[in-house]
Amino acid sequence: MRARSRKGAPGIVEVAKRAGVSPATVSRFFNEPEIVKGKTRNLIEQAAKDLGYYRNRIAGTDQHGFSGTIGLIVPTIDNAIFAELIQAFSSRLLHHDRTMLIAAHGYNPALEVGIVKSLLERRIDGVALIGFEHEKAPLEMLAARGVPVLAAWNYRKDSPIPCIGADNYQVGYQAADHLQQMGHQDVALVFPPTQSNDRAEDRLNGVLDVFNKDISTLGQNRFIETRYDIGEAKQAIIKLLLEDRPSAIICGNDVIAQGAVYACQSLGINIPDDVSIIGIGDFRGSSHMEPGLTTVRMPAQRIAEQAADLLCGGLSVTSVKGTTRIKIQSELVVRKSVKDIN
Amino acid sequence: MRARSRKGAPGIVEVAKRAGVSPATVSRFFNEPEIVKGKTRNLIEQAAKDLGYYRNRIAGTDQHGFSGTIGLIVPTIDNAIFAELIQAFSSRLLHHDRTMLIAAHGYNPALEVGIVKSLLERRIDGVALIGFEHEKAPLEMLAARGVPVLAAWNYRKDSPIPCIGADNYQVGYQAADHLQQMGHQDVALVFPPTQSNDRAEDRLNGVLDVFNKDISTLGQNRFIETRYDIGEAKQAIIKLLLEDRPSAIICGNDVIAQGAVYACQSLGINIPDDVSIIGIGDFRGSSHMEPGLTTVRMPAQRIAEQAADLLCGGLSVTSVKGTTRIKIQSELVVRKSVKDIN
DNA sequence: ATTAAAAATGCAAATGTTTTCATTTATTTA
DNA sequence: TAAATAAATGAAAACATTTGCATTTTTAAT
Repeated sequence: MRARSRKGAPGIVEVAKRAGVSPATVSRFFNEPEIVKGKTRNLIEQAAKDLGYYRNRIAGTDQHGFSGTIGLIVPTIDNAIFAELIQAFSSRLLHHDRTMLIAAHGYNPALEVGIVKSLLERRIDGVALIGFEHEKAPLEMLAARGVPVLAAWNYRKDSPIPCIGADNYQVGYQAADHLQQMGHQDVALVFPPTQSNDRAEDRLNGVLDVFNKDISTLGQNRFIETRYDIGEAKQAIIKLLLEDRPSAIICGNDVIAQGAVYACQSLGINIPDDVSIIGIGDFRGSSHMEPGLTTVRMPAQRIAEQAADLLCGGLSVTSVKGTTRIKIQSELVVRKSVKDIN
Repeated sequence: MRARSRKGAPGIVEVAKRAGVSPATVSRFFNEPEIVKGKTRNLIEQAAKDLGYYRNRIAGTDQHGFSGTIGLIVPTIDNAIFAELIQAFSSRLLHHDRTMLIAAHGYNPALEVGIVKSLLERRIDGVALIGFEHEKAPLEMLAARGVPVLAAWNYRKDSPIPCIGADNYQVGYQAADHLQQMGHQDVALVFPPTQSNDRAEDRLNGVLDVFNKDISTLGQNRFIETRYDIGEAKQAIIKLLLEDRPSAIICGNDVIAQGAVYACQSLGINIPDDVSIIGIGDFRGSSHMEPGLTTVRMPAQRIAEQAADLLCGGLSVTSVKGTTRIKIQSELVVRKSVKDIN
């Protein structure tokens, strides 16, 4: 049995005793200060300070049903993709006086149910997850408990659950459209597997629509699948470049684009003179690369902050109709990695 | 007042009733299954499943004093530096059936006290933080509550609190030593401010000792301060390269090194022929850069996992003597960014 | 100054567990 | 097979809060 060290810590009743008021009043002081009289307020404040009292936010949770904790489930933390989102979400939550419980499933949907269970056991007040493709089980568990769920990062007008994010179809469209404007016809697509990645899927569709192509009509070397991993992308793109160099490469996100840039550098191929590259995301660092990466900016911070606000503001429980859906505008940022060949 | 949606969720007593046993037994079933008889075990398991019961892990927290939650406080999430650590820590915690409460203070120590308070209010069982330099207040708050604290990432044999990490002095030494072995005498140091960054401070000292230099004897262009930011580092290093190019650059960590690489590329300076670069950290991506970055590997994953194990295993309460201190070995990984000029 | 209304506070019940101690049931030993 | 021991379970108290309702105090209205 473990040491039970923080026993004997002063509680609300000790504070009450010292302040000469009832515990109920102390409780009210911390939850709705404006409802207790100025004078008693001071008394309690002083007593709390004297005793070194910290609120116990998890004690009465059962009673009122809120723990002040919000969950965030992401595919991965260890990757530039969601870093900005996580950071912003966490710090915004702090403003709302909530804390964040975070977990990553490493693109393995099967892990998600375990994570959700663990969060539910901690009585989270709400949870944000990435995208729409999830196993049925965790979603049902959440729904059964009436825990508000919010899909962050992607937007679809007919999303099955409330969502906030960029319209990834449009994001893909923007990127491809730019390439087309610049006169590129022979472009290679490098994307991650889209089975359980709706963001990538939507982007891909946007891209395909610009070029009016179907995935099956794309040649072997014009559609390449690789995970969001710099090394893997680099290898795949080296191979592409060696076999059949396109005029431009459009990457599923900026980490793939980074791999593409490294691939070119390792082969001595000049960007953008020999080949143009466009990314998606505008991650930290993309602007400083050489050459500066042309990409479509996903406003991670805005998404994260609004997501936090929504979840803290007691997002209404999901119902098929009347679901909250917020679209955040993405933005093409042109730097130096795409050449105008008109 | 918010909807109190998850009211009426089945509790331990409903499960008990349905299984025809007492609540106490159900409680035992979940906490020490081996102590309840096989037959009743099945009964309870079935009842729980039927009712869709989830444990309520925060209910009795006050009573036994453990919440099953561990805190992690990092300077920043949105940066390659700690991404691997966070990920590994979180997933290891999951194995221990704990969850992680994480917060970032953005290198602003003043924020740390607010964060610690918030964690304390949630009755965390322990907390990991980065490095040794912290304000007195949060450390005292933690100590007063008897919450185990662990400094991860850096190791010092005389650390004020329990620690686990690489010996950053040695890390710096390794990097500089390699440069020296390769015949570099004229090297520039590019480091972040070391005031409240013990990791950087220790590395810097290791480097200085190799070259037997004092910081004051280093010329204006042989010691440069820049934050851990690719863009800022890139700018600073471009300036350096233009004014007075050294034979090699040793960077405070890999993000600075990345900035250095980009700086060279933007100037058309060849690595390693014109200038050698060595980083510290071996972050995700460092191996795939062009040229592959020579660096000193910090085993983030090992550190994180052991940290999690320690904290879950009920790290003994801090006492000045007999404090746990674990050193994780770093490792020089030589790739292509340093030239042998012997 | 009285009365009426509003604001502030207290009392006690309720929350969902865990835990101690007592009791019952099962197992081992002689 | 009886007694002794060990294992499994139950009853009820405890935990630190919040909250509905009742009561007291303050303020406003006449």
